Amino acid sequence: MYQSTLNWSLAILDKTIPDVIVGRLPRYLGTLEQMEREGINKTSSQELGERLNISAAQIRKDLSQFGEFGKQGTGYSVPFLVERLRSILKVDRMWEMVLVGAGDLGHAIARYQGFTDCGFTIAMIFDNDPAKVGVNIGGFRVEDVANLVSKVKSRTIQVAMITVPASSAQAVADCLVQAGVRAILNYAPTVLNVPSGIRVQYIDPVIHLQRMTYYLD
Amino acid sequence: MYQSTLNWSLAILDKTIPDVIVGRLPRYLGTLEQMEREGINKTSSQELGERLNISAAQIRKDLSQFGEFGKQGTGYSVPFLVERLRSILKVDRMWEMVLVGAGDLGHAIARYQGFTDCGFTIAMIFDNDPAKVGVNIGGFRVEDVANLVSKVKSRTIQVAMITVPASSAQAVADCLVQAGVRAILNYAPTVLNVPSGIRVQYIDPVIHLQRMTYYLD
DNA sequence: TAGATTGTTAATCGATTAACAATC
DNA sequence: TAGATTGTTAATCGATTAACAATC
Repeated sequence: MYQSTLNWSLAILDKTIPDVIVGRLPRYLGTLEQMEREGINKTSSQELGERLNISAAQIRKDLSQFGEFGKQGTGYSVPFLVERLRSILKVDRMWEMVLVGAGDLGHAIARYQGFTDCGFTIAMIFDNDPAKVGVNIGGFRVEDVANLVSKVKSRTIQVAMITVPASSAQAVADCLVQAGVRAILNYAPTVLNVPSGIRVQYIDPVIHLQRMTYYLD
Repeated sequence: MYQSTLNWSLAILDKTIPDVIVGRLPRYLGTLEQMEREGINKTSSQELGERLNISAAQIRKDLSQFGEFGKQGTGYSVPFLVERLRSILKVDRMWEMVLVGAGDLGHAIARYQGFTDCGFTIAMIFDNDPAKVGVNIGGFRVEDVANLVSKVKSRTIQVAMITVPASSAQAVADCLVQAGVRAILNYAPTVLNVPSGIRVQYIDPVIHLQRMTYYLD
């Protein structure tokens, strides 16, 4: 009896946020960080919405899912909202990432400086090409993918990026899951099958381009 | 009177397809092309849905916006559906693209082999760094961004990719619009302001990563 | 205080799913 | 024919917008 009451109240408190809202939070955070760099200390749902092409009502509704972050009449404190969003998105810490695939794209990502300030850092790079294993990229020695499972497991890394050809992406994903990875950013143009509970996001320029040519003539 | 009747019937025939549907079409096409490579000639909304993690009803509904492509009892012809989707998405032709930004990411994209079979080809590469102008990347001589507007205009290129730092992305976008570009794939982590009628798609790994860490702990 | 802007409710809008007659 | 699967309609579900009392 007590148990079920407890569960019920927890269920209320711990309400599930729709994925479409979660998907907008990183965009809010990015724009607010930009405002911070510009020295802006206060903002409103209106102003934020204009920067993002999102309605003010939607921004207020989204943010209100997580607490009352604003003040009537004055709006939101930019640094406070940045701090809250970082905490909500769990990027108030540093996530170590594995990068699998040391081709051109893997190189570019390994050398990209934009991850650190956003809560991410590359910890290991793997490839299956003997010619690449041992090579230094962005300060890391490329490791043999054959050792991926044990090495990733031993460092309890939860986030991975896949930049291998489509034909080997599923096999790589299987290894990553086996190694305990729970979030995968897949640059290979193929759908990955993963157990439920493992998050996958896709980056495929062709998908974006084809979505635009529909409107051209 | 006749005019308004004509406009009305055109409006009916030329119904606007929701953007969320257009966004799924490239994914359908990619999976069907994969099936074609696997030698599969016939498929069903059910089978396609399983590959994409999309409901069969949704796939049938989406496709039916554009015509009756299937047969009761037997499903869809894979090559026929591929042909139809290529035509709908206008990738039954080749789109020339401008690439602006010859850094690591620009290099990787310029050397990527995956565009050609999907209806795209890089035609020109620009950068503002004197050290990069003149260099050969993927068979192209990097051009000075100062000449972008005239050169792009003269070749009537409509599609562009931006791989410059966030701080110069808006200025580049302005030039591209001035040069007649109508679709921009922006890899810089910043929102672009463009006139209505110009399409923009964004690729930002940090957005995707932060959207996943929300679910981790 | 007067003006501005929040958080929230109710209304609207749009997208997804279920179901099934049509038919291959 | 019997089984399978479409295209489409109606029902459901969910997301966005409008509006406003509360209040800084």
